[in-house]
Amino acid sequence: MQLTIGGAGGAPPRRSLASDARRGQIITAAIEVLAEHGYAQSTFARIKRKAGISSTRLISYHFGTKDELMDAVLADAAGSMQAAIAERTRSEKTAAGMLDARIEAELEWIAGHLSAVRAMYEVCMNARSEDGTLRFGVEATAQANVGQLEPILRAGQRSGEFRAFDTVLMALTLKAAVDAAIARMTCPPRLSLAECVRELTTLARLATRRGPDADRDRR
Amino acid sequence: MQLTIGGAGGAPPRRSLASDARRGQIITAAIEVLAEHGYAQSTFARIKRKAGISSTRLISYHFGTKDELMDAVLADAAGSMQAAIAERTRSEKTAAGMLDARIEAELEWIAGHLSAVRAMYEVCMNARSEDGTLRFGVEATAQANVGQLEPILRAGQRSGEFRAFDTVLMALTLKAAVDAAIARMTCPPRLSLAECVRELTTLARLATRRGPDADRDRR
Amino acid sequence: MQLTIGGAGGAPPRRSLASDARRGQIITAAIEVLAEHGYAQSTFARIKRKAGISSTRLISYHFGTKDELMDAVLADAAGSMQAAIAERTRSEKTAAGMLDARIEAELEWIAGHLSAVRAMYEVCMNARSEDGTLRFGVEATAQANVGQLEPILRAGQRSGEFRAFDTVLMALTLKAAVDAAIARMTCPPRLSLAECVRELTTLARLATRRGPDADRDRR
Amino acid sequence: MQLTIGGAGGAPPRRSLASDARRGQIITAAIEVLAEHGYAQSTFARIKRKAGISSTRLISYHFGTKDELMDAVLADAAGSMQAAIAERTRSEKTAAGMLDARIEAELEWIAGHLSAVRAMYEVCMNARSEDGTLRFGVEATAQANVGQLEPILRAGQRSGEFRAFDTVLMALTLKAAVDAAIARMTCPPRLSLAECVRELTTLARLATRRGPDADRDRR
DNA sequence: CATGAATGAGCTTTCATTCAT
DNA sequence: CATGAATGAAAGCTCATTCAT
Repeated sequence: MQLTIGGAGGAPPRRSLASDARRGQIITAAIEVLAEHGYAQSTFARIKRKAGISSTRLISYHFGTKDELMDAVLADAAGSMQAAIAERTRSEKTAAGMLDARIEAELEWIAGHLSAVRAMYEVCMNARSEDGTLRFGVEATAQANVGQLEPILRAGQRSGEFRAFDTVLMALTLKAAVDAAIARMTCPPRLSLAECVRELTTLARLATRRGPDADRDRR
Repeated sequence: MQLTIGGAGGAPPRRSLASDARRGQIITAAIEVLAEHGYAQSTFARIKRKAGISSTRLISYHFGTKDELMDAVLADAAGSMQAAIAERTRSEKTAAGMLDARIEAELEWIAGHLSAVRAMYEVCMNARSEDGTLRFGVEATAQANVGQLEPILRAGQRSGEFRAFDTVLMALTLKAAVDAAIARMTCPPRLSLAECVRELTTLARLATRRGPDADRDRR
Repeated sequence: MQLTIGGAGGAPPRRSLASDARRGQIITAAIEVLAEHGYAQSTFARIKRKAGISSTRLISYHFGTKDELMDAVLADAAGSMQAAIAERTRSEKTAAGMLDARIEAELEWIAGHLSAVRAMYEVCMNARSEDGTLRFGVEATAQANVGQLEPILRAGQRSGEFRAFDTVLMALTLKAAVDAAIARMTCPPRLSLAECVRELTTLARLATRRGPDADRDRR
Repeated sequence: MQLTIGGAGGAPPRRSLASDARRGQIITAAIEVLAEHGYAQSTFARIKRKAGISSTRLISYHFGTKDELMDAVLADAAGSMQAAIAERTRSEKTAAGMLDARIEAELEWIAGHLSAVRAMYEVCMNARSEDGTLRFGVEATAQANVGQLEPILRAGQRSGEFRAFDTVLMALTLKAAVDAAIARMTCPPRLSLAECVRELTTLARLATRRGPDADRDRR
């Protein structure tokens, strides 16, 4: 789900403070509505109500079109998540350490931003261009995820920390596992964040580390 | 994604042959439209066009409401997948064997029914009841998946084949891993079905089997 | 303004009687609204009111889009006018006779269908495709007009009835003169239809006939 | 199309230089947009873009309402045309001479200001007051045209230069003929300006002059 | 002289659905 | 089994305009 959107940045798009505040207010409302009602039902009318503003016109005034609003939602959420993860993984030196830190940081962020996660999800799975193709489709999302995780896995293989495996598939799998943990933390009987972190880091360790078992297994 | 819908069956709802043919034709068209255009854009008009019929009235005639059509689509696809998996895992006796067989069978079915997979996905993630709640939401889906996989995992733990882990989370993770493999098989550079099967069964083995590594790790 | 639309026809687009009646009712209302309020203000809401129907939805049901409605209006009016003119000019043998008959027939039709004339006008001058170009622009309209009148003029030149002149420009001019006569018949102090016919046929005769004056003039 | 608007002038409405420059810039842009996209699509947004200014607010600031902007466009274009014609016809003494000079001058101005012609056209045919009536409708336009041309025609009849005809209809016809020549000069195969002038002055001469043909014709 | 923020009204279009045969 | 006609609701979007500085 991670997108590189909003990552770097040239000149910040000069906007006034008041405008930014309004935009933030609307984005927040949009995220909640997306999480609650899904993409198709995330109408301007509903977002207006949730944001406590008087007219849907205010939304289109600040964002132009619905697509642009959704882009802004996505950029906002993805940027926030990326920042959190980057901050946590910066100090790690080994591939194994970075992998563990990523899993932990991402799980934590997810646990603390369930609505945003759901919203990003809705946008990615539903926003389409005129020609009908997904604007942030599986390919783009897969590439974004792989682009972040796979270099770490490859480095680990090079350094001898990790066994031989398909790095792309492993990246996809680990990302999917983290996402799946959401359900484990939210649907009763719930597992705590800490427990999920321990389970998943253990799983990642077993799946990636070089060891007698793995070696024998893969010949 | 597996749903118990359409699994068992009481008395078959007496329908004529011609009617069944029409229903099948429409369901097939609906699946393709869902896969191509997503839930929100899967309108009666589009399905009509894809099915090559003359009026949307024919759809509502055979299925009543749109929800019922989507239910039928889901039941059809889920039933087909369940049947394929059940047939393959029947002969396995050990938990490890069943797990491997499941992974292989599911990957194979998925690879051969990409549109149906996508369609099920769209329906589950988007179909909502009047009150706005997902009709086949994460909870239901999670339960369905867990309901099939978790007993096997628990049995493996009881029999000593598997190490100690949270069976629910592991079930979710393995299911997610299989789903993630779709991208690996479809987005270039592609991995073959056989390679994916090998990678994932290896991964599952490492993640689940009792071993010196795992033991030390978990105390 | 004459358009070849609706002229000939292959298989008539099979439509029910009730549907045709409704379409006619709506087209009539649309013509009146166009004549009264102009293209931009010819909204579905206004047409609905004029037609005495309950919902704008009925319009889009029968015509699909607004463009298609306007096309239908144009085809209807243009077809009617063409038929009237054709019926009148059929019996004429000489170019001069055909020209006079045309002018008289067109003036008569115009005088009896002022709203339709105005409506055709509005559609031709305002209906645009997505790219912004006029759907029935000056070129198309000019060609349509020229296409009907110019062959007659050329024939008259060949037969020696008419003097030498640019047939295209003459066709445009005569058409424009007829259109301009509308104002003469409707804005006080009004001229009667018969007087207009006499004035214009005289004018056309003077402008086209070979004569000592013209000959000397053009050397 | 000629309008008396902007013709005379009392005290010039004291405006600053900068303001006048801005107004001119906006009027020019509006003319181009009108010519390209038509009245209905001549929105403030489009004019803003064409003028290269930053906000539509600037337009309403300088012109108040859209109607006033359109009035200004019309006055500007019509004034320019009138000036050109007046300057050319001033030296003529006979009715016939004035008529020929008018035709030539108007054709020349038109050929050199196609966008402005189109823009005037759009405004006249589309600008409406609140009650729905055309602000510069056929009546007004007809009167304006007639008001300029008809006195000349009448003078010619009085002086014996011209035959007997309805002066109002003749004025309308000659104006319409000049307008129709636009298409002849712009739509291929094109006629040159000089050729159009010759054709139309010849036509006007034949149509208006007293002569054996005409006399016999009208008894 | 110029700009930013906000707004209400109105538009066409699309949707699933129901009432008739 | 199938079809035609009709419909209410709601959506996103664009428009000119006004209230503030």
